[in-house]
Amino acid sequence: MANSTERGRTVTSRAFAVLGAFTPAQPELTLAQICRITGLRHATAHRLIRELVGWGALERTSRGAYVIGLRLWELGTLNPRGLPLRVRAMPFMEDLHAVTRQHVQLAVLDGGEALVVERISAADAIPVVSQVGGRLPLHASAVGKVLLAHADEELFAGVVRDGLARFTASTVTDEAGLRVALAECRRTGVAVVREEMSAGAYSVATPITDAKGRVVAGLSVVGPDPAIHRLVPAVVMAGRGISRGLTSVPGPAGGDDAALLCGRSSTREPAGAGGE
Amino acid sequence: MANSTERGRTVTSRAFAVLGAFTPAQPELTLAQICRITGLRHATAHRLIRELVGWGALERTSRGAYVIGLRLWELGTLNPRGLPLRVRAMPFMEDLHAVTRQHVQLAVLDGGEALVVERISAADAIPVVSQVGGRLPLHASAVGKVLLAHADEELFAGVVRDGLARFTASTVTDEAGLRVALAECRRTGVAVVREEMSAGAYSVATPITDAKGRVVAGLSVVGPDPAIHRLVPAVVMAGRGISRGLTSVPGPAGGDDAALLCGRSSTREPAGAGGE
DNA sequence: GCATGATGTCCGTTGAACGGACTCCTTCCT
DNA sequence: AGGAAGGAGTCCGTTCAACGGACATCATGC
Repeated sequence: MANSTERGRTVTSRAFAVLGAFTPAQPELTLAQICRITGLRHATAHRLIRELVGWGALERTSRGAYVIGLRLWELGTLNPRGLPLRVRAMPFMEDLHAVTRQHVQLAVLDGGEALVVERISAADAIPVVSQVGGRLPLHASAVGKVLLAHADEELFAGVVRDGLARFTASTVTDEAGLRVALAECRRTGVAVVREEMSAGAYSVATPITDAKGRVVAGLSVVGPDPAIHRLVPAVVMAGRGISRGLTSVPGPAGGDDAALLCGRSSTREPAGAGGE
Repeated sequence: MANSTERGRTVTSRAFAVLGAFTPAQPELTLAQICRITGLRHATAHRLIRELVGWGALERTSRGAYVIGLRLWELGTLNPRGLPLRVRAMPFMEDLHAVTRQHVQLAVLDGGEALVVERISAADAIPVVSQVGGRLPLHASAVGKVLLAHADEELFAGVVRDGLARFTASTVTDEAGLRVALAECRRTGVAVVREEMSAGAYSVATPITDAKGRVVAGLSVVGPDPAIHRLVPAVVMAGRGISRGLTSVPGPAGGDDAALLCGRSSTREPAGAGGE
């Protein structure tokens, strides 16, 4: 990805290349930076950007640089796996945070990674890499393991094919070891991860299911205490509470938005063989 | 239909017309619905949608309809007035919620309206119209009055020109009355609104300022008690706490500007000599 | 059965997008 | 101060990607 010499063929792909240039590490970009990242001519990028700004997908800062626009944020709140899930989960997450005083995270499966939808951080808790809107690897995080354990074999194969990156000495980087961990996760209902993402970080996660029993999200607690397993009951309690909230259908906007939570989780990988 | 402005001329405008068809009231649309709303030919809409789905801006539901994609939500979190502001405000909002047990809302100015960035709802509190990602009128809501009171005259003129819609018998619908209310808001530092949006709803709001003293957001409490003014001290306390948090931004290289919106401008080295 | 309407695909035409070239403007170096 | 370098913004002729009419397919309903 992020191939600067990539030739975008369609107009929309170019527009999205511009939007995709913005990352948590670089949330603010100048025209020249966007040109370098996307490989677009500056005349083309300039024209696209002007349209994006006009629509609200981008905003100009006082410096003359660009940031993602509020209109895009507003649209993003319409995703059923984002805000609606978050709203239902928040009370339980707050309870869990009050009890544990540790980081509490809610993540969903997206594109072969775990996307952090919500997070409550403890002021005195350990620093962790993830943040809301950020992504975690499926094989080395507790929420990731939970999501991967309940996904189809195709996703597992894709994760293995992409390589099990090593982050610490404890990271599980072999397929067999990962299979064991996922089986254990399915058996116990929780995933316990010890220093696989970063040293000194222990986490436990549990799945969130919708009305049909499908796993739609993962809930985790991350803290510095090696005895993290003591928090398993609290995490499971919170997870079951959230899941129960998803089975009932008391939506402020009516309709059965629980069904919306299904969302296809299949990988959008290019499928090297068949192809189109 | 009834949309004579359907003549999108550019490709991006058509793509955004598709995305803009999704609203909180209609977060899930079929191809045919999108065609009717946007006025696009179904062949055109179909091609655009396929690209949007491929990029993650849209997702297909199990029913074959479409919803806004998580990729768009992820991008939206990069907006400096969205997530970063929210993260800093949340602890104070939770405190305010704990003290008042009422709805607590955080909103920013966007396109002549107040956009609700975050909200904590009380389980037993009165129902209100707004929600996260939703919009409130500037002239009839407490957060709106706060934002409007500290905006330039041009915005005020625009709001008046668009018409001061009446929602209840108490709604201020004349320019003179609104000017008085805004002046009072500037003088006291808070806006108190009584049943102007909906009957039985009383609210008080206070401005949130950045490091340069500019008003960047509004914080409000909404409840059923006519004696809402008793909550003024608590709201002001929370607002000042949030504002203080925005001044202490660890800005790189002075951060004389744009510190209000962006946490960190980028990873460029300060005063870099020789370029990269 | 036929009618209706939605989704998905193909392909010839055309007009919108591309990008080279140009003009400011700011910044940095000598 | 003068000049070089690079970023931002604009113009316009060429061309290729987008448009949309037409067709195929699959549900649903009378």
